[in-house]
Amino acid sequence: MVNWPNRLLVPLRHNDMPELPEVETIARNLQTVLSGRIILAAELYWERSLIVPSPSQFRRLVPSTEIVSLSRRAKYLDILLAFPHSFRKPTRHLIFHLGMSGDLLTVLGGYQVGQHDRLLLRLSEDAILVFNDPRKFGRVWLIDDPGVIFSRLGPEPLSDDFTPEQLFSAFHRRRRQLKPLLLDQSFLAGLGNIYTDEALFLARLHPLRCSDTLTGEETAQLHAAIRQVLEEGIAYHGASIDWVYRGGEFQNHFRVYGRIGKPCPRCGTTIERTLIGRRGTYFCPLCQRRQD
DNA sequence: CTAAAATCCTGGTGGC
DNA sequence: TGCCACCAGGATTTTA
Repeated sequence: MVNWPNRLLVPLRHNDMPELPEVETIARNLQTVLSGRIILAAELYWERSLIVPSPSQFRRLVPSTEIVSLSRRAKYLDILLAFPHSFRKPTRHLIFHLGMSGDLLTVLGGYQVGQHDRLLLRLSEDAILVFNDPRKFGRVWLIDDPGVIFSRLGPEPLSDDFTPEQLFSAFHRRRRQLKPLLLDQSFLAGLGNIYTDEALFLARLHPLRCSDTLTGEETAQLHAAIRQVLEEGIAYHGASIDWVYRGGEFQNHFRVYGRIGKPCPRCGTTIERTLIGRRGTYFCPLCQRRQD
């Protein structure tokens, strides 16, 4: 038997604003720790985190289920549960969206419930899964069919469905500014504020550029840039910013995000920040000149 | 169709 | 030092 450290099974904490790479990191870390464990009890400390079913149904349904596997779709964490004693429905999905400040951590042994803990699952072998979410934007579902949530989402950026041709066609079916469009989860699923700015910088495109003016060449570069920044993010185990300690390293490799007043890594021009929608947007005014 | 605004939240920040 | 208005930010909903 492994001699676990006293508290944390997964010592990593993750970042604010979990985007695709951060959720991917969480899914990979939790997979080995949680798979095969039985959920013994659910403790809900902020009922509005739970979208469906009702809190009482949730507390009744979850105990005795087994955690089969974890996966990620866009920014959602999908935990497959098996109901060993159910004849009608052998599996269900426990789905988390971490919102802006949500985090999942696992603890072994005694645990003092924290100020921002919203949901706590007691697991077999004295393990605990904690959903901590200071800003309460995170959401939890327990549902039979995850398609209810996932069917609204656009393509997965790292999947084969996402191609330069598909992106070009989608860009030209609409007439929208690039940044809000890339943040639209029904257009492309998984990008958030950080990775959108980083991808637009790599592709040398202005965030307000109108989508239907992109050439095939520009679209191909943006497609490659999106994949590159997401893959980098995953390789660095996500990004860690703000006041909470987290485990990722990608924040040390941002090219523009949060780098207002600092030199562009490509041309040395001072990075600027502007507001688009309600999002802080960082870009290089020289590399990313408007061209429409 | 697109877009802007409002909504939900709290910890951090800046002004005084 | 304390108080407080203000703000970020993902996704959804409402309004234009």
